[in-house]
Amino acid sequence: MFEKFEQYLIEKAGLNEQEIAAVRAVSVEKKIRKKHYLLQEGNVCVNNCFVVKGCLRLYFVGEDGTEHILRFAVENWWMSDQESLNNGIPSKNNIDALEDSEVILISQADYVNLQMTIPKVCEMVERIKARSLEASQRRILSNISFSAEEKYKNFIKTYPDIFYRIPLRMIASYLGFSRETLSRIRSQFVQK
Amino acid sequence: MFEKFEQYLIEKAGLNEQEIAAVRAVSVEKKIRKKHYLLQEGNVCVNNCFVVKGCLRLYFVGEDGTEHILRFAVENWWMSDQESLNNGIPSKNNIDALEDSEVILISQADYVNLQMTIPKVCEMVERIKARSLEASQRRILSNISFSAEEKYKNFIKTYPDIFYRIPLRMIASYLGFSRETLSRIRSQFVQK
DNA sequence: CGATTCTTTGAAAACAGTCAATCTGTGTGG
DNA sequence: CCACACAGATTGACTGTTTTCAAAGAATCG
Repeated sequence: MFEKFEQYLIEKAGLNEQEIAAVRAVSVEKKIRKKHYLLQEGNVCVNNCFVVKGCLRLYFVGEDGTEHILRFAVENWWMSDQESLNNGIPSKNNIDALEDSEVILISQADYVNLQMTIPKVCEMVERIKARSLEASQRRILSNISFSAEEKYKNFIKTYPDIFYRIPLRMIASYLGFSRETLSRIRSQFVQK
Repeated sequence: MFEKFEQYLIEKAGLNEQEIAAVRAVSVEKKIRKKHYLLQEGNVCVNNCFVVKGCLRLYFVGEDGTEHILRFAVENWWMSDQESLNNGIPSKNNIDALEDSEVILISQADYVNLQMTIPKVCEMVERIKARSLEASQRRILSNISFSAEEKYKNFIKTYPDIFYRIPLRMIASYLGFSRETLSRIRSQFVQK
């Protein structure tokens, strides 16, 4: 399972064998079955999680029980609840698996340590964070300025790979409207 | 004008005199009159901008001419278009002043250099970025899960200081609905 | 004071949410 | 292999919310 992560580290950070060994030393492999949790509301998120295989979602459950999906993560994406991880506070969100998945876990302490001891890891993490912030910015723009139909089209264009493997009701949740609305948008679509 | 920034650097990063001198050496003071631009669509954002006094907004102009406000920045906030700044590409957004403002500009090159030469600056920037990402996450959750009224209440609670100095139509734009809707939400409010 | 900008209001139309029923595909156990 | 349950998707009727457009009312500034 680690090989895919190793690939990633070579490609994205340009690590040498020694450095990869250092990462491996603090990596924990884990399998998560579909519908099982990686993180549950109320617990502190202590791990950085790299998705080797499968698909995870980060979501918030409202008072009325409605799920609001904040992020998806598929192969070669990182997933965690940043707020909980950074501040060591209980998470308000859940992470679970939408497919049988394989992940690499690195505790926050080890993760920070890797950044301090391996400059290339530090740079990689910087790039990831920067892109993550840019993506958030784009999503906010989509949220406040697009119509439901535009949001949907934009999602397909932005994440074609994620789109086809996730139930539509979850895409609706991610975009911020009901599954029925999404269904009606799609049916208009077909007629054109 | 630099004194306020100096204060900030002492408080937030714990810099000593020597380090502050290094920051000062690359800082440019600038005044921006109300309604004037700091950045215009199509130009590359090359500066990190610290707001000493006043209020700025970052916004996108849609094809139909509608303004969509991505962020505000008041005293002691940083403002830039991250996507343009990080990647050296033309910005899709505008930054202008909502009040007569005073800012400190530090070019991206100098900014990165300060981070590399002064560890305390690096740490401070890390903290800012982390909090920025968390704030984005919370805003996305608000966007996809709150009603218009809840979004408005939440804005007032989160940014009471910003709220009272910005036209309501801009708050509506920031929250993603029309000024008329905001007006009606407010009038319901008064009756309770 | 007049001009400008901002806010409010009203009425109609467009849009989205809710609830309940139906349809579809998948997989399981008899 | 069939019957059944299950999860997901769709549809219709109804309700509630938001937008749009136009007009009028405040507030602010020179």
